Amino acid sequence: MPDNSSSYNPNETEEKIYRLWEESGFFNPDNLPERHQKPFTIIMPPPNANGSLHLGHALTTATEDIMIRYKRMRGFKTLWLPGADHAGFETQVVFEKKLEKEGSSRFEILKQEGGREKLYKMIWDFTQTNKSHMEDQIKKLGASCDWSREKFTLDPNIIKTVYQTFKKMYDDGLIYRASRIVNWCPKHQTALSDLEINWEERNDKIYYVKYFLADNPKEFIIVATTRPETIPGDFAIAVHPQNKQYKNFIGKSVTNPLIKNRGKYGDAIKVISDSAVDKDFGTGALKITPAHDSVDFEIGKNHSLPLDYQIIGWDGRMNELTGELNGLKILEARTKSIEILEKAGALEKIEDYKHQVSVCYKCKNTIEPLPRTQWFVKMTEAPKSGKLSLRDLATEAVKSGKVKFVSKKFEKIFNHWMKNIRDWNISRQIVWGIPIPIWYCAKCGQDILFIENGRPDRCPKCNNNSFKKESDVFDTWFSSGQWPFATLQACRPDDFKRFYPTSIMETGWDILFFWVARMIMFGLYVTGKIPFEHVYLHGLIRDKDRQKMSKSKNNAIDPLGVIDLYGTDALRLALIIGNAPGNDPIISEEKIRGYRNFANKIWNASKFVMMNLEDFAPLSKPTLTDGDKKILKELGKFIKEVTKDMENFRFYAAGEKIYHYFWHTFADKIIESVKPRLKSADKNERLASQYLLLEILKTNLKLLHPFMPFITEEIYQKLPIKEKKLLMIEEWPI
RNA sequence: GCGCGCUUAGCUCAGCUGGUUAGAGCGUCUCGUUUACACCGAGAAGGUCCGGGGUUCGAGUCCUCGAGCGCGCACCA
Repeated sequence: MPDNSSSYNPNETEEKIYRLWEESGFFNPDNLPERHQKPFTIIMPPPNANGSLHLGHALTTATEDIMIRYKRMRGFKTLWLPGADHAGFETQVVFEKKLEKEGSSRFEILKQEGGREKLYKMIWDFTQTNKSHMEDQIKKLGASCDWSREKFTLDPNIIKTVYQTFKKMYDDGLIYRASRIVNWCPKHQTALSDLEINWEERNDKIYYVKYFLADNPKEFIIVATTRPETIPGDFAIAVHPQNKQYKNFIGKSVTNPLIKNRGKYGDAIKVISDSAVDKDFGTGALKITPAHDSVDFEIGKNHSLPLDYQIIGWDGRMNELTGELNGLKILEARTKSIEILEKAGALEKIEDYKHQVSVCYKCKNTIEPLPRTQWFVKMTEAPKSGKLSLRDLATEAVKSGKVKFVSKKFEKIFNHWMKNIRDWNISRQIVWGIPIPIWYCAKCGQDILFIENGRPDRCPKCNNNSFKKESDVFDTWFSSGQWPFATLQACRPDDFKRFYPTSIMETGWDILFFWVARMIMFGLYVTGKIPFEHVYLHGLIRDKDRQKMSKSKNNAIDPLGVIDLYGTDALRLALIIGNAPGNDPIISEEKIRGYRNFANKIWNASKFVMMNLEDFAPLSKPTLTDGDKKILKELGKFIKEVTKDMENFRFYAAGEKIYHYFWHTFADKIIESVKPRLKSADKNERLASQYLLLEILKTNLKLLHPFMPFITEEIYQKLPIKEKKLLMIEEWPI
């Protein structure tokens, strides 16, 4: 070693080493030497281009880089394809927060002339800046990915693929447009998929409301409801067919206790019977407000009730159909409606009630179920061209073992979710995303799928030539679900053929349904092949108190901060060791510091070896003692164990074994035992011990390289070995 | 309601198909200025493997019941 400092300084070496790797060109599989033939591919989960990287990204990067570096050393043609995600809704939410801080809002900008385009451009610029920061951060983490193949989810050729898929599905009958009750977030003013809502337990009230018979106001039926403000939208009271108490009411009409004169819709609320009603819940009678509840919508459909009588606006306020409630926010309207009911003598009682309420997963505001015409994907019906539905394609692939989950528990969770899956709403009422390529005939309303530039010529139905473009964009997961084949098809001509199906999809378990499940469905549906052979799901990083790390909780460890303090290698090891796949790891600064100490140990032990190697120039292999042979034999055994762990995705175990061997066997025992021999007068004795030290050090650097790429490469480059390559492409020592 | 998982040393976790005195890191304690390293070395203490029952020659590991904790899915007003 050139310097005599007693501690390793990662900051000096990491940048230099990364440049060395990049310049070698070996991140690109096309440049790898002859021995690298069999492909090994990982498509990097593209980080959202709306912020900076957190420890979760560092974990993703470390895990995937370990796999890639290991396989590269084992002679595979390794492709690790990086990317960035425009992350539709998420990015728009982040950007809107930024606008709010600046005293503006999305709605402010959309009001302006050309506002939509202007907002899109602002978010575009925002993501491009973030994207380039993120690339630098991924490099700092040591990722040996092929930057020449990097993709962005809004690249034109990615969008092209997404449109082709949409067309295929449309023609295949998997895409339909329908009015349904959707999960509407009044703050963000967009519909959300079932996955984008959370359920929160709330302590609310349940109100028992009397509905009086129209022709006999002395008699009434009592309904328990948590949402009295929706009464103006009631069109029926449903009771179970076997309900005894209200049997005689069926077929009769009751009056709306909150509002009169609904115009053409009439004021009648009919008492109907429907088996969807739970006869043991509440009073056994359910008020039916078709436009504001999905159960009611279904019952309403079956009984031919008006489905579109919407009394709450997109902004979450009561509209003009609600009389005195008009203009009020939901909760205000609830209070007001109770006052009115009370005055009218229609309120029986109020009880405390604990229940689950759906909220927007981003802003936590209560989701408003509202009817809206949206584009959906059929999940459980087979396409015209095939036998299996998207759901069945995916579950079959998993069941048959074509797609393997590294952690079996996720396979169970996957199957359970698939069993209950419903059609997927892919329409989003936001600007940031890929536009849904549909035009509507201005005359007859026919929807026309058109994926070229420009617009359709003529309406195929009525021959009219003026159109209105669909303003909704795709759910971002509709495009990212196609990521493995979309990226490879958008690279070099042969890439798809060479690298698809990919080897492993490695990502956090929190996006198992959002992303992994969809990729399996899309992959099989579009290409006929699985998108990846293995699914490796890592856990979500927690702090010491088991809290999920987040900026808002102020408990997040900034990866760049700890890299500056302790080095990337130390961070990577801290993220990997003690972290079995699927468990949520707890990361503390102390842990990272511990592995910084290890890096220092490696540095000093290596320094010691090299200090004693200055006169090492054996003409032939020195004669080894029995003790030496035993040590080398054990080393061989150790290599086998580590390799087995690597093959079985037990990186936490492999890392720990190497740590332990290097420190407590090599440094503490072997080096110590060899010290006197290094000073021996017997030349062979000296050569033998030098040989031993160099062999073990070399081997350890190789085994450690996937985990701690920087320090191992730095030391390897200093070793007095002839024909030396980059450690990155050396052979794994087995 | 349906489903999944966890419970092993003070803390964070390993323990793969059941097999010798149950492991690691951090922390704690004692000793040590031996020139690779104090971001160190030598050594030590510390566990009824959540509880009951069962299968077995043998169980932390398999089965079963229970307790506690966590999580996912779900249109009970």
